[in-house]
Amino acid sequence: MTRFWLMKSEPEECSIDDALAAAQATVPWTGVRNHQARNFMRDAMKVGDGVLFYHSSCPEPGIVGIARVASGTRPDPTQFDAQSPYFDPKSPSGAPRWLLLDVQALKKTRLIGLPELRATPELAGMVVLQRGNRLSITPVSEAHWRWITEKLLGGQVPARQKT
DNA sequence: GCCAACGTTGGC
DNA sequence: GCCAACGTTGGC
Repeated sequence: MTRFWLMKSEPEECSIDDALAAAQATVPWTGVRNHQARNFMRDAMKVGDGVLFYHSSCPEPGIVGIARVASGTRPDPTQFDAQSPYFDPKSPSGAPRWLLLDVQALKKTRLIGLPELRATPELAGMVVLQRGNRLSITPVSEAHWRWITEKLLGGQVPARQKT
């Protein structure tokens, strides 16, 4: 069963353009340091799942593109890199605490900003819109996925690409 | 820069 | 195990 997700990225770190410019448009999703988000990656996200690519902590936060989950999880190397802002000295090298997976950008879309998301009755209940939400990865219902991809792409989700 | 929300830490 | 203090996220 295909599932759907929203993944936040700070565009100064990895924007939708950066992701599309990467080799095979695939980027390792480094820096998840929240157990719930990590558990989504580890336990629920599967290759091929749909991803709404979201820009956060920027002038115009919102959905900016469509992507897909492109790999299973593996240890996030930045947790062991003392030079990285994501360094976690408490993570034992023998039992890495933090994981990442690869995300493949499929298409840049027009921005659907937070105000538009909030103003859209069909999208009421999206986890990312909930008060106080800080999770960087949130599940998206099939109905919300359909509505958004229909709006952005006329329902033509880009075909799965080879990795 | 502010601050609400919320997760984590650490003393007890 | 409780909970106050503290740090981080992320919109504004």
